[in-house]
Amino acid sequence: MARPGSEYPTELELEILKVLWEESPLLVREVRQKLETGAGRTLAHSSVITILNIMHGKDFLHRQKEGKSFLFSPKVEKKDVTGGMMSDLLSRLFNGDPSAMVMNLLDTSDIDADELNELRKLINRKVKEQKNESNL
Amino acid sequence: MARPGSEYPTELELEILKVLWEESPLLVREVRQKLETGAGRTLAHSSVITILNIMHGKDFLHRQKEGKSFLFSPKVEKKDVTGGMMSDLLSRLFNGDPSAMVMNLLDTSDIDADELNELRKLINRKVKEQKNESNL
DNA sequence: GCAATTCTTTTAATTAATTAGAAGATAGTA
DNA sequence: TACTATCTTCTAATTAATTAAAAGAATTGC
Repeated sequence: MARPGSEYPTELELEILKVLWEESPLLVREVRQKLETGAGRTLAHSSVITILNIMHGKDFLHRQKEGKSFLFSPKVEKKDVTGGMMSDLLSRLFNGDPSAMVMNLLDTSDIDADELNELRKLINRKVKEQKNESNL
Repeated sequence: MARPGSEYPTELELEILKVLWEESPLLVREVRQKLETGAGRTLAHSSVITILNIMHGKDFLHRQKEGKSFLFSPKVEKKDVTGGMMSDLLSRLFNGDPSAMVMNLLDTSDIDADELNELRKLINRKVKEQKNESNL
């Protein structure tokens, strides 16, 4: 046995998913262009194809022929990938305790007053939701 | 060029750091034991040594001779590693917007009423802190 | 039709991560 | 001293991730 291979996208794969979540389907050439201008990542055309095909093999992407070239589009949704990666880190760093993770963010990040108010509202809403759920 | 090598601990390295944050310094044999009972990860003795030495090379661990064996202890603090990995995911998934990350957690996780209240208190405290800072 | 352009496939090289056997060193014990 | 137990170091194998050149296939413009 050796490297297991994560169920989540790697660094570069995530970069590519971000490109395709923003706009898709795209040709290889277009993905390459966007990686360069957007993420400052200059890759050879063949490198981009290789990654895209690997991602297709992992079922991260759809692939459809368009003339002689391929069009790629995401097969996984942003919220699912985000959720998966978040819960992965949640379990690995905070033992699966989400409020511990939130506290860490509040403690270590700069969040301005407006945003704090937004969060407070969200929390209030959550509390209400929970009360409703228990009164069914 | 190829794999860059993350500045943050890998999956297994983090597991080992967790063991050593809980109790250190430890002998290889003890780390191995704790990986097995704690994380359900059974590794050969030599495998554990290899990883520990790699981590020592990455400056994640201290190493001191004790008789014929080595004692290992963390050189990096839990809060720094946690902070680093959090800000890494923060930038990669939420474009560096911490409140977006908090919102995601609130939306997708089960947090009970007591914990929500704790978070509300923390937010109130944060708001006050910010007011004080601006009134210097 | 032929050349140029543009794609994909094939091949492969490098580095990181994970795992572990085999060999070598050292210390204790009978 | 010789045997044994216990450590480390050396070596190495496997898989994932990243990157890209070279070779092949197809389409288009003269």
